[in-house]
Amino acid sequence: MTETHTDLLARLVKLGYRVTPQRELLLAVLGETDKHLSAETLLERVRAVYPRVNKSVVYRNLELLAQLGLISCVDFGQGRVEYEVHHHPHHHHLVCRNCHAMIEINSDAFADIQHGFLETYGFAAEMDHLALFGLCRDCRAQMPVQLSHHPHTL
Amino acid sequence: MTETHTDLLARLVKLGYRVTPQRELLLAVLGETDKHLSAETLLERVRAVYPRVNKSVVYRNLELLAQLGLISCVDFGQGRVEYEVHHHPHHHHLVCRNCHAMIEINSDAFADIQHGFLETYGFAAEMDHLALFGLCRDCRAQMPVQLSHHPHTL
DNA sequence: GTTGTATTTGCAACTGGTTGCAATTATAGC
DNA sequence: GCTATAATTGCAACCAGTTGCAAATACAAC
Repeated sequence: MTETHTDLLARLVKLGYRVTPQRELLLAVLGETDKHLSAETLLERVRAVYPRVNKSVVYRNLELLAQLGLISCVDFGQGRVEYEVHHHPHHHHLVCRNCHAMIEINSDAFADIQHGFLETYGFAAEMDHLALFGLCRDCRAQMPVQLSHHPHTL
Repeated sequence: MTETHTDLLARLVKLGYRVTPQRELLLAVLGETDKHLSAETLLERVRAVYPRVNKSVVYRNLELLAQLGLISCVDFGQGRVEYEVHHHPHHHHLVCRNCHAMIEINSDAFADIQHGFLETYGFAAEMDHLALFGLCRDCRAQMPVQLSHHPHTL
């Protein structure tokens, strides 16, 4: 149930924002794929079509679109934030710290916990799109010793 | 069961790293408080004692110490990463998106999920120190309408 | 206490992202 | 189709954090 390009623009208008060529282009680029894209990649792709687009515009619009819920962003830690058109149902990612493999899991896993927080603390946790780090099966198997040794002496 | 300054230095040596004045100072500053501190604040405090310490040294050592598990870092999203001496037991944070209130929760809440991931996907999730965003009880109550309107027209 | 050397530091240049502000432009009203 | 104007863009300066490299230094061996 991904929204079409036109749908997204219509929502933008309905919320009182203007439809500029830059925003259209940005949403078009995001709509082209169902993968996560970094701000940098997005800037690159936008500029491939229309090179004069300023980087601050891309950054500002990504922030805006995310805030409005037109796109979602996942924080993969270590300064990597990626964006995508809001797909449903929500999903989370298990990211391998070692090989960067990504396992998508649906958000049901967290439903209980989320409910628990609401009951116990009155806290409504937004668990739209989490990235959890760790080690995948393969890397756990491969990893002979923990990296508790000096990298230089390894 | 927070480790003492000397303990931490000893662990550093045992792992094959050198004890430099810069590292000692950094760990001392971290040990002074049980709050989370940003890299920038840490740099400031370190420099308050010994102004010649270079920022890249602070950043590099924070990364190292975190990797070695001597300190822990929480990613509060939006580019805010904070560090603290590794306290036990592990805890997580529920961070209010609106008023930035922070509720500390212990990690037991996630034990089941963590176990589930291991069973289902063979994935060993590191859930040391998570920050989950959302709205706290008070802000949920206060918040009359969602911010779906244009900020300029509000 | 010296010496040797690999680690660590300081530096300076760089990167990704942000901000304030003036110029441009989408859109509403006529 | 004009006009007015508030939203949006482009720009240039800036900021936090990173990187490569040469100089300094912790520490091990003697």
